[in-house]
Amino acid sequence: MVSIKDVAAHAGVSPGTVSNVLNRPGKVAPATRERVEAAIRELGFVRHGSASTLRAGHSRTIGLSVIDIGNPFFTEVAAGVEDVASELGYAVILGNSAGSPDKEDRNLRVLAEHRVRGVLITPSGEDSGRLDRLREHGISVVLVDHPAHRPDQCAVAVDDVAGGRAAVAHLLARGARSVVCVTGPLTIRQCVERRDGARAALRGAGLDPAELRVVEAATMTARAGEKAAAELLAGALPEAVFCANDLLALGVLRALLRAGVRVPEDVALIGYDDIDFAAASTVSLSSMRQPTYQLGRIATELLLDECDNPDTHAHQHIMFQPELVARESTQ
Amino acid sequence: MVSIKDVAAHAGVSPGTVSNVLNRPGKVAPATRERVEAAIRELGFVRHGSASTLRAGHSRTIGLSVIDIGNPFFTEVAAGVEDVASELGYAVILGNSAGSPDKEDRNLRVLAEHRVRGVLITPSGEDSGRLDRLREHGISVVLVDHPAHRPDQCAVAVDDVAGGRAAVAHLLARGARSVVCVTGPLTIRQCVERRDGARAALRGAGLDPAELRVVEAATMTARAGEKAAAELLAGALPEAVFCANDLLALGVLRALLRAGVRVPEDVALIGYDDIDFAAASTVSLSSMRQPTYQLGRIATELLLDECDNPDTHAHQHIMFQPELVARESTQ
DNA sequence: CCCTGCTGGTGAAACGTTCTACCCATAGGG
DNA sequence: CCCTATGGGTAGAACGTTTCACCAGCAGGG
Repeated sequence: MVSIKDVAAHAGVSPGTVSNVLNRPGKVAPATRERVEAAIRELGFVRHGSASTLRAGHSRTIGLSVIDIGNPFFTEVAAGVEDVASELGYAVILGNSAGSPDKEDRNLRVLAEHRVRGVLITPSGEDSGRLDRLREHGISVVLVDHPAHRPDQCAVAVDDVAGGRAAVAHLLARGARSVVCVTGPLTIRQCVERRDGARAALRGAGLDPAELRVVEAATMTARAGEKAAAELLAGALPEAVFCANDLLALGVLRALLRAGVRVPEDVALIGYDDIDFAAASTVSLSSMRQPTYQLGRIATELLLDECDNPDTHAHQHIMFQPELVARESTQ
Repeated sequence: MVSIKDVAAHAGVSPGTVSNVLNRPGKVAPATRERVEAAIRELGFVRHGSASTLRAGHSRTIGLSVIDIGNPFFTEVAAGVEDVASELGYAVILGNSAGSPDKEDRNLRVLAEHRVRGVLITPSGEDSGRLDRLREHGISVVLVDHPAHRPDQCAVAVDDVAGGRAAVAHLLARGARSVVCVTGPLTIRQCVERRDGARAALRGAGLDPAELRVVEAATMTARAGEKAAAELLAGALPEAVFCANDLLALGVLRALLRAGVRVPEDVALIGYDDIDFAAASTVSLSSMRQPTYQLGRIATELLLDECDNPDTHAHQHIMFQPELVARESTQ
């Protein structure tokens, strides 16, 4: 394994100079720089990141912790994160919490051990304690798709209450009177707020929000959506269904169609996130669009700005508004 | 920032003992272990991964480099990887090459600098030189969804020629005589082999393989599929279309339906990968199913076995067979 | 009572960088 | 001609672990 010392010896300079060539090439005379660079190439030297992290006290790595990497919503967020990070020379360590606080904890511990520069996280619960602990260890945290826990922190979110309200308002405007909300675990903030938005829409239409039937699925996947639909099919069908995300909605859709229920004639259906596949499904799916890729990009830009310019950095709380996309499933 | 020394002082032992508590708890007397663990909790100590990597010479981290993290095929592979890795206490650094060899190179360099224990990669090209260079640096490499470059290397793959052959044989058995193959970049091995399989199927049916019209899309996404379909719609329509993956197929499907072409009555359509959304699309999509999650799991198990038991490890070349899933799009 | 072996523990030397203090020319200002 | 500044370089001390050699005590065998 070739180290900076070998390079130094080979180029006839001191290790310090090699380090300068690597980190501050301007500070070293062109001729010597040439020689060092040649030595690096000839010896196939590659810098030992851990050594440099150890000495420098910080690494060029950030962590990304999401709830479900199988959900296209999060992959698109991750794509935005990755693009910005790699533009600025940062590596990304990905953690998938799969909705389990335990797993999230383990992932955060790994990130802390790696002394990542910062962490982007869509928290799966409301416990901000461990995030505060990260900050105490000098690791910046930016919340993604989640409002800020505290003022001295950046966060990029989308207004989920407004989204839920708009979705259900759309169903009501279409004439539906009985609405079911198929949600994911109510430990997830997004689910709670979208449901609350749905209730607000009922209230807005002069209906009793308590009338909203809520079916809570164990996960936010298509399979869980199918199960939830089975529960609906067991009783009297509602006129409309609002799902907390598109995966659930696609599962509900599949189960309804298989049972001979027509969408939207018998039951109208709307999802949330507007993932690519929503437009391509059997009956194309109405949904609430979010600036997903931008969410990832902007969060990463904020995080890296906070890391690289700690003095000039101003914390920001950004809140996007979702947008209704009406398709066949609510025609 | 609290270090192992602070813990040692607080517990009244030497740093070496703390290290033993961390890494070989059996070697230290229960009473002292208790004391050290208490100190760790009280001080909120978290081990500095870089320091331990530096000293130990290797880290508990692996790299995963995929071609397109936006493709559900790769997310499912990643899920398999992540599950095994986290079971065994490894972290995963994710790299998305987005089909660009440059980006792949940059990602591999980052992984090399991090001194990852090993790398799982679905190579985007056929150049194995940089992978060999990784091995020279003591980083094990396991190929995912790609046959081995060399005997002293593990690889987990799926028989793409057989898959292409089965897919097109299915189209032919259904009565189609003119078949178009919509493929991704022919720099990607999977695309080449699936096309070759398609040709083999034509040969097998007594047709001229040169008759297979091949449309090469720039990327393997739904959008690229739509573009490719536009090209098809400009001329005489074939009786059947075979797409190199489901994203392309979903794009082709969308464009055909929008143009008023009936699927499968006018044109039969089959994709590849059998991602979840294939079954849920407008016209449910026939596809070739692969053991995607298993691909990730097994590759990771092989890699970590190679890392943790280098002496007993036996290199394996695993080749799965894909399975035809016939749905509406080829009824 | 000496020797041997075991258990539980210590001290200090690495690992490969980065960074600070320092050095030596040479150049220019007064 | 001295004094200071500057550019380009060096030496060596960190950074926080792990590991290896070593040691102290103690038990048991001869």
